[in-house]
Amino acid sequence: MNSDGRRAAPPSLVWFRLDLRLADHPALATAAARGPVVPVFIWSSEEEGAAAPGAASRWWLRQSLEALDASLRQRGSRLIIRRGPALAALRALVRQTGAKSVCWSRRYEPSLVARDVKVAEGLRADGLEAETFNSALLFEPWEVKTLAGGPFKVFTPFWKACLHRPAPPAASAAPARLDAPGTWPESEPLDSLELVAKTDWAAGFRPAWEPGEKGANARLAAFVDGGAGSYHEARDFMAADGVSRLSPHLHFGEVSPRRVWDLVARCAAAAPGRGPEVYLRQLVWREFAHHLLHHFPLTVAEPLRPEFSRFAWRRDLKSFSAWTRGRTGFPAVDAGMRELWRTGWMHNRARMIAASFLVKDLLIDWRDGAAWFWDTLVDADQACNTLGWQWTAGCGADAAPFFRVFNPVLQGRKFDAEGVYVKRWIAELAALPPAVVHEPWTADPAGLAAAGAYALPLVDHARARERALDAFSAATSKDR
DNA sequence: TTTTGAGTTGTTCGA
DNA sequence: GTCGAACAACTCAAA
Repeated sequence: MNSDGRRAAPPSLVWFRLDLRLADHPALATAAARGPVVPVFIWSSEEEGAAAPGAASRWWLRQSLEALDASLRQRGSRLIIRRGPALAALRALVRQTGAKSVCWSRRYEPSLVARDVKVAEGLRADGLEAETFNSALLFEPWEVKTLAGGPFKVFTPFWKACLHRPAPPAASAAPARLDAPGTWPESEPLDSLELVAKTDWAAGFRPAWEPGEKGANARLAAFVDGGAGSYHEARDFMAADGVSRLSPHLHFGEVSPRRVWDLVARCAAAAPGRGPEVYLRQLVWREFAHHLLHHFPLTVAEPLRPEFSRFAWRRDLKSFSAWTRGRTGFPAVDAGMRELWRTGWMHNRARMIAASFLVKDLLIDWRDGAAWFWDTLVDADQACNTLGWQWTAGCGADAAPFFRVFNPVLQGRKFDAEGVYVKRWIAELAALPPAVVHEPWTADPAGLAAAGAYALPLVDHARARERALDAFSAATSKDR
């Protein structure tokens, strides 16, 4: 109730989640059109289960919430922060503000879908309106269907089906201003959520990233102006600036996929070439990951292909630990893992090399790799992480042919010919010539001495490859 | 129902 | 050095 006694529209709560932006935000736009808005973020990692953010994601979240609050304040509003459980927090806010409706963007992680259904039911039982919107995807995961009406398990037909769907609505602008409620409810201080580790592990993140909507738009603009046209050629070279680096911004919803699609497609229309289209396919891979997660929610923890559930993964804590620290002795693997640790992100080519090494060369369970990525990637996303690791392990959709085992030396030579990338992240290799930088154990004595602090290879790749081929053919053969 | 062509990202070997 | 074929058999999606 407003203190001045005027008959004002009751406020609406807008529950912010992975949609930390103001532009192209249907839940916010809907609420803002009705009257006063109370934007709220609820920290509730206990009830989010496997979808609760890892350490790197929490660092990002901390920065992004701060940025969201700042841009809300520019529009006469602010971000209210509360602790979960979500339903209790929303009910308390409803009591304190007199809100009559709650709007939010849908999330798709299996552990959250069930929770969110209960939240909506609870609010409606209280006589409130609870409205949910799609702000994270181009298409809802259940909208894209095969002719038989089922889910896709292969990317290319999924891509074609997406292209034949009606285009999603164009991205909309941020509301120019937001009406404030009569009085603001209390907010927890952002610092009290303790999202950032006490030790400054993330020192290397700051120069690499600008979390928040402004940073997302800057990154998108830079990509559209610079890299999109040559994306198809440059994206595989790990030392180059050839990829968009939009993944964390997309994960946290700081920019909408529709806006990314619009701008890249416009760029394709203005200067036709393979680059933009190849990038748009990547954007649809993100959709495909959510499609699979929706239809096969158990794949978070179980292989999509059931024959893999009996696979005898090796338990090898020492090797796993060496992998996490970037000390496997294979520079193409270790550079990626060190880039991850320092910046919270890894080039996609390096992700494939590092993941293949863990799963194929070390025969360590893909779920252990996924858990490490979950904790250390700023773009950690349950749908994409699950798809990526199952793809690498060959147990998911679009399974890799059994013989596709990445050779870390060849991959290094091919996609980092001069060794610029490995030297950037592995100081011990600085003095080695390109000819041996991806296999330092073959360097001459002087080179070996220079690289002395670097690790020896954990495995002989040729032998490890044979071992992997045997193990995978044993697991997938029908007759047993 | 059956058939057919295809399936993100690789490696190796031999010509 | 470059190039094409071979590397299992299977599953998916559509005709």
